[in-house]
Amino acid sequence: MIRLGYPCQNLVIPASTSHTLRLAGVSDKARVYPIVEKNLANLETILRWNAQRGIEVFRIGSSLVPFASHPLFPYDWAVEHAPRFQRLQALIRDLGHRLSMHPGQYVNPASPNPQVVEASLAELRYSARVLSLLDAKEGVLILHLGGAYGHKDATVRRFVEVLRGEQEILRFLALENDERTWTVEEVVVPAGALGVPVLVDAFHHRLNPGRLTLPAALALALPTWSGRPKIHISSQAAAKSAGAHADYIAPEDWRTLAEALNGRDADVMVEAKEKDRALFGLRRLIRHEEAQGSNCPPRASELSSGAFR
DNA sequence: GTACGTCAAGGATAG
DNA sequence: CTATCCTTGACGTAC
Repeated sequence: MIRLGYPCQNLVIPASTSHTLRLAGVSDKARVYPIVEKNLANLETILRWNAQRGIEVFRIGSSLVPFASHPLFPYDWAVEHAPRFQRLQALIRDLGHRLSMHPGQYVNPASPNPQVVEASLAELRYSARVLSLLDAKEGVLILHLGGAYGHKDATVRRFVEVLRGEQEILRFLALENDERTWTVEEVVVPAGALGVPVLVDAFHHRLNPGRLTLPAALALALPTWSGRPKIHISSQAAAKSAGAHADYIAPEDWRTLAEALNGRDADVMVEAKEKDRALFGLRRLIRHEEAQGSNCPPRASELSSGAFR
């Protein structure tokens, strides 16, 4: 079965989990606290909305607790928002949702700059802490390898060295290929050393395949997941630089991935600018092709159980 | 009330 | 060396 998810924002209902503030104001708890409460309340709203529509996979935006990893953050957010997190934890358990977080390009554990390493670890610990507090089953903390610093072997060694022993991070961590520096084949190395799974981004792979076809990349990556594998899909925005995300998923990109998956289970994150609306678009496409009987027909067992949803 | 300039952070690359 | 791109909304000041 394929489950679809979407990242960070719901564009249909007015519930944002990304309210933030300027760094200049962060030491004022009276300002920060209500923003975090609002984000957490909106997360609950979004998850309930998702559940009503059969969406069980969602990525939480990094500014759920804005500046949580910054030294100036004024209080122990994990303790002081514990009631909210407990509510969410119960809800997520009841709904059976799978949640993820995906820190941005500033997180570079292999950086030669110790301050960047420390800030990166702080951000990763924060993200893992959120997933822990939500008791996220099969939660995933997705990370790119980051900069190559001109010497990939040494960079991979530093990356592994820095993260080895970070138990809470490693509990959720998955490593993702990117569109210009690290291929799936290269990501497999540190992932194996750390004992974490490899997340294939099909769009990044198309732009930066290295020596592997998509089926070969999946053959390497899917077995690294003990449960359901996660995969990212997106399409090229027309008339923009290579790698820019399109509003929706192009049918051809879905077909390529579906063919490569060849009936295997996966949770597919729809990385499109139109977020949840793009998810519904892809869902319609899948149902349409399912009804038509494509060149990659679903198995009979999947059809009977409402496989694609 | 709206418009729009600006915002923590890194790295790669084009110019 | 500098600007720009990834992506990115949302804040907050100026009007």
